[in-house]
Amino acid sequence: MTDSLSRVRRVTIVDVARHAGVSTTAASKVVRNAAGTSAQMRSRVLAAVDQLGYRPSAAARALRGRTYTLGVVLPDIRNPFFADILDGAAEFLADTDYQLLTASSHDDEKDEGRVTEAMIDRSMDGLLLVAPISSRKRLQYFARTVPTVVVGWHGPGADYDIVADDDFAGAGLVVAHLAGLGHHRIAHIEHHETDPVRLAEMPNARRADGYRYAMQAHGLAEQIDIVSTTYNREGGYLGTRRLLDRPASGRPTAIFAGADIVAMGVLDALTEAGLSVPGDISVAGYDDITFASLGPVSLTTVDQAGHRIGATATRLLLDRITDRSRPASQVTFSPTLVTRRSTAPPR
Amino acid sequence: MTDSLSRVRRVTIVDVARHAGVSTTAASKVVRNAAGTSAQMRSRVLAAVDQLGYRPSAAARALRGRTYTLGVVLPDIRNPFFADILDGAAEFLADTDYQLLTASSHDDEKDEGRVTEAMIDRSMDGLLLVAPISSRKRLQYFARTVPTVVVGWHGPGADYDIVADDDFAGAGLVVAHLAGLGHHRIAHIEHHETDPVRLAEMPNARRADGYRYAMQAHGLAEQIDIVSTTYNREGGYLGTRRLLDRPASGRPTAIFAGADIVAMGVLDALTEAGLSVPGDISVAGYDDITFASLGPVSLTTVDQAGHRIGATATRLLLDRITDRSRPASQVTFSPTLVTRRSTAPPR
DNA sequence: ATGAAAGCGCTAACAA
DNA sequence: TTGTTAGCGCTTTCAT
Repeated sequence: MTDSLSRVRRVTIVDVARHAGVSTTAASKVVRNAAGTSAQMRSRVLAAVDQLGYRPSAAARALRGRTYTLGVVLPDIRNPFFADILDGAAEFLADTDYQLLTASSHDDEKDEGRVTEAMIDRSMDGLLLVAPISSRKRLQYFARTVPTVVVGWHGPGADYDIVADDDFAGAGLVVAHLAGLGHHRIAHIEHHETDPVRLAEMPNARRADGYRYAMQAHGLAEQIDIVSTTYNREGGYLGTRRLLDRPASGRPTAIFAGADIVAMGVLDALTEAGLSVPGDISVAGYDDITFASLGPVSLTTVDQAGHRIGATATRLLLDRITDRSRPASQVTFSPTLVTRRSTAPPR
Repeated sequence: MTDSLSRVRRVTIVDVARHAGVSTTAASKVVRNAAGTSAQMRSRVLAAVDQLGYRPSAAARALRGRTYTLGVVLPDIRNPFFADILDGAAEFLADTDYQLLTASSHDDEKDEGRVTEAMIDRSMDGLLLVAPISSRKRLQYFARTVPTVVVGWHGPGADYDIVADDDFAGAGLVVAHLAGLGHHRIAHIEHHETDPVRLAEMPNARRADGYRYAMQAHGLAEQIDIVSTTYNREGGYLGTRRLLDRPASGRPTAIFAGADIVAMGVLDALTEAGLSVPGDISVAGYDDITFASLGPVSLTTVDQAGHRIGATATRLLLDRITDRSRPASQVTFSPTLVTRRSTAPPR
């Protein structure tokens, strides 16, 4: 009796071998495109695979070889910049047997560790860690356990490749643009971070440094004005509230948020205060997330080329899976400025 | 010699058993919280687990039991509504051993099939299919292969549970709101779909039906005005262009987009045309994605309670994993209207 | 309550 | 080129 709920036993490589009249080894070789198979055997096995609808069990493979699965750990599914990275990675893998599986750390260091461990437990062939907040030591450990590429992070790394954007230069582009428009009082909203080691590793710190350097280069050293909050929408809102609470003469004429998601909070606060952009105040962000281009937003920002970052990181990861002892490389992309309507000369 | 790249052999349950001086069977039982273990044995095994840093291999488990992994297939990482669903699911699983792994189908039926198969190959204990576009037959097949819950889809299903929003009612809320403000010419932008079976299953079709019904109920049958495009930002843009190309007398005073992501495109087109919202035209969406609340956007929309949907779907999935023959249930949530500044009485 | 042994599906080492 | 065999780490009978 075979009712609608009866489980169908999965077709295994033994079934394929029997159906094709060859050994399981032979079938395995053909399936994996390994060397040492005759054309005749190939065609017979492939026919059996097709007829029986055979699909290899990743779990069984994991116990012996690879799983053809790459794990991506993201801090936050909601930040559309990360979606660009994922797209680039997925596109690069389109014609391979590899499958991308993603998990979110919800911007939490503990969760990030948990999730990464979970991926290792699940025999991922490689890991893509996007903007991680784990300590360098922890990253080292991950990288020694499984091939790893770190994306959007600036620490040195011997065991993993790094792909990142030149955040220092990107911040400079924004300051140059605003200064060129005639702004002097340009405030910067950055992520508050006290740990000195981490400070040098996170992209936000690089952006803040780039801002400082560029302000000096433009003769605006006196005007350097940094508000430290958190790198999310609420942080942008609160930071802006703080700026607006000052007497009018101390308010900036332009705000450079360290990330578009932060700029969203800036816009929330400005809208609430009844201020117009760019009429009353100019706003710039960083990342060029999808919503930056939205008609009513039209945010001037920095394009990090997330797509290219994702594709490059994936290429490096596959290389590293092939040859684990390959020396680690660090790829840095140059960002470009995207000028939109949220910035204009000051009143 | 142990250089920095030497692979450390993973601790196995055999190591744990030996270290604790018990059988592997016993160790396994303790690790799994299975019945039939003395308190003394428990403590010894758990101590060994702790000291050795043992973590079970999901791959090895998969060959015998479960993997404690749930797969989520989403059409599009970029739609923040899906992030709400993920959050709800992740929160529900927070104190369990289960891990959520996500993959995107990029709004493509072929990819959706590929990705879902890939998850089955990887021995997921259960599948959460969000707003799938695969045929019902295909979904049935998936559900018979692995415990499955379908989210945001309206077809009947014998083998899988369904959790969805009452899209028909939600659309009614929007029409009632706009009609209450005094609008008569209310246009609706929907997803173009010709397949009659699929038409009844997709949420967008329910919303279009709800729109039609509500327009009639408000005595506006003559004003029913539907533009068919695609359910993404570009679709919203193109649909709005079509509406704006009409002579002024034929233009709507309000546009109800079938999804917030579509409303984004509507706003793009209106901004480009130099029209103000809600001054010249009111706009409403559906989903209440994060960016709908953004200051410069402030979109009136329908809250689908993605968080609750995700949590409920996950609960049902765990139930189904425990008891596969449990009859399928269908849960429908009532949406609520979120009124913001993008809607106002017509001129 | 505890343990011995078989076996999940696959691949790699080895033999023919 | 092809096949035989062992074993990856775990859970599950089935004895004891």
